[in-house]
Amino acid sequence: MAELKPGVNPLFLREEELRQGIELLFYAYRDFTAEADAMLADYGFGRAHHRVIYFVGRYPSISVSKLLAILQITKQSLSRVLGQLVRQDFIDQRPGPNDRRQRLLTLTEKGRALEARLTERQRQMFARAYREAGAEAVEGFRKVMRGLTAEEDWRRVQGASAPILAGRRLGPVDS
Amino acid sequence: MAELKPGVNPLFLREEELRQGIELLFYAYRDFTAEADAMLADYGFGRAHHRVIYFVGRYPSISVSKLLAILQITKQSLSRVLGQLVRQDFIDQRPGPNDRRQRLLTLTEKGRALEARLTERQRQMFARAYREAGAEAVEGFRKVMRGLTAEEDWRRVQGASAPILAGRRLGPVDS
DNA sequence: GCATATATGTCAACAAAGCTGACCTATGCG
DNA sequence: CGCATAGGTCAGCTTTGTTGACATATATGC
Repeated sequence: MAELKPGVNPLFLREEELRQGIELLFYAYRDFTAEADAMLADYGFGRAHHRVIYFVGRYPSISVSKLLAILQITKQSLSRVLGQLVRQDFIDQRPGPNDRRQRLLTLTEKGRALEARLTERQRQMFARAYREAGAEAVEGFRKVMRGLTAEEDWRRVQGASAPILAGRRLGPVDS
Repeated sequence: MAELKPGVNPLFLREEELRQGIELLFYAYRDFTAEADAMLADYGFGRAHHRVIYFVGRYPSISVSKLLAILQITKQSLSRVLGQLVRQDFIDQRPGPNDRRQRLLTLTEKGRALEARLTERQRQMFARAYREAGAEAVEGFRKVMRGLTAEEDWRRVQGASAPILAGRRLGPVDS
């Protein structure tokens, strides 16, 4: 008789827990991008432009191929948005000092201003979430996110060091 | 002299920490969706179809307007993919028992099979990340994600109870 | 019972951002 | 010299979002 109403089914809980993770990722990403999208529309830009601006800001003097490796889109797709950003003077291109085939990308003053505006709100969202959750929860968040992220990407995130604030990068962009 | 090399700049760390959060969300979402996208291509479906299948599976007998509230797209956008799924017998429509204007949506057997295939890999990804991170980290992850998620969506995630496994929902779908 | 609101569907046109395939230039390197 | 690599470009297609206009069936309040 006692078997008829077992307290908790661990398999059931597990399934539920995993589904909640999936959904939280969906909702968080959906809301996280929505506000910046609205700002971008004022410039005639879209989410793709934001990603380019963000990562060029993050890794000044990044090469096109490294940017492609981060975004994981084709160069034709990148070309469309990158071309607009360069022509409208948000991003500056210059030949690589060692390998002159490269076109190293850096934000212009105008680009940095837009990047700051766009990312500010997203930083605020994380700042609030981190503050409300507490330092220990943030550590847990990072641990879980690490498991969800390809090792290569995790290393890149770890290796980078706020170039926009510091004025220069401290670690290699690598792979 | 000691002031020239201060150990750690708390503002700098904070900026870096927040940027890492932003990037982890980007990378995780990018990789999380990539595999299911590839499977969907076999059916001639895209990510939008997956989202519909997922949430109809999650909330059997969901109304069209509630699905729209979750996805936050226009009914014209939903109509395109939902129509395909209904015509190809992945989703079943039936009038609401109380309000006959409604078209309540439920997965067919075929739909459940596809949903299981698609979501299985994503569950595995979370299962691995949770296992590697540990129970405490998972709690932290959920706390941070809660801060990134609109209150309404958080409540919906909390309220739901694995209908696919249990065969029926235990909580209201509500708003 | 009539008027209005709501749930849903549909047509048309458009835009953003991916994709493939083909081809080109400039430069590096053995 | 010859091949590989970094990058760009043209053309065409797909998915998935948008707006706007309009149609139908049903619910609901007075």
